[in-house]
Amino acid sequence: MPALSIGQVAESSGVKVPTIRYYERIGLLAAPARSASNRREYTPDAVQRLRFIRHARELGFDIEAIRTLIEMQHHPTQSCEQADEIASAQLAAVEDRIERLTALKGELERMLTCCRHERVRNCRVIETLADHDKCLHETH
Amino acid sequence: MPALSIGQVAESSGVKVPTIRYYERIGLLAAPARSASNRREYTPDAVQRLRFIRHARELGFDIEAIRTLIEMQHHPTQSCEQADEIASAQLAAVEDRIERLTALKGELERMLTCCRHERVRNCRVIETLADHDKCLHETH
DNA sequence: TCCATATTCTATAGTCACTATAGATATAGG
DNA sequence: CCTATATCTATAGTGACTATAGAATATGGA
Repeated sequence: MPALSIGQVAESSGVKVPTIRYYERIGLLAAPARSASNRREYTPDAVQRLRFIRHARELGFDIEAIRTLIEMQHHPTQSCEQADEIASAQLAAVEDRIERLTALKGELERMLTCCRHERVRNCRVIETLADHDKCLHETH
Repeated sequence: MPALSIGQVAESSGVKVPTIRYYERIGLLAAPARSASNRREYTPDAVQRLRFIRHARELGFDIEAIRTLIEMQHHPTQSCEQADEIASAQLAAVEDRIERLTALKGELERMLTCCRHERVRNCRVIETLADHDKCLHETH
């Protein structure tokens, strides 16, 4: 069973080579064995680990949260309450961002429909930015 | 008419003191006059400028876009086509982010409703992260 | 007037999660 | 054997700030 090179692991996990080295440096991914010429030699479970990390990153979890989730994976009989909390916090953060972005979207749309594409002097985009009171933007 | 201190400008613009100095350093805000003891002495228009920047930042415009918008403000007779383009690009980016965040929200919700708050061994949150195929997540 | 507190100044480093670069070495394919 | 590719390390850069350290100045009360 031949060991996997960092390039192969990158290929099958979808995580870029420099990012894999970065994860190793910050202790998110265990350092693998090395070949005689000092190259990293991975076992297939590194691919699983990296997929886990990648998926969590795509979902917007930060590195510290992922570190905790990985730590939990190593203790399968513990309560998963903490994983639940992390995911719930993430969901709340995502909902908050959606709400704020939706408000921004509205404001940008109003800006754009009011600008009659003339001169900067009369440009609603510039005007709205210059005077917050002119817009209906209501975030907190 | 007394000049405004950086603290007063920060107070009335809503931009923090270190951030104002940062904007000056990167050339987004003109360096004001200095007092005999080397303190910044602002005129009231600095407050307007900073409000413009703050509002644009709240709308998610990046510094380079803001730089262009400010540059345009200095040429009021030019066409505002570029401002329009910048705002349109921003709108598109915001719409894209909303779409992706909405997908993530769905996935997080599914994760959470499936987890029966038991042991890590059976935790859907951990499971879903470990195996992308188990989720219906469809971004790009 | 003195003193304590608050404000300001500069320069530098830290944040997050990478990404890019430079320069050296090693391997694989033709 | 030669060349192109892959790997290695260390370091610096990204964006938009934020934090820190250490010095100088200003403000307000006893």
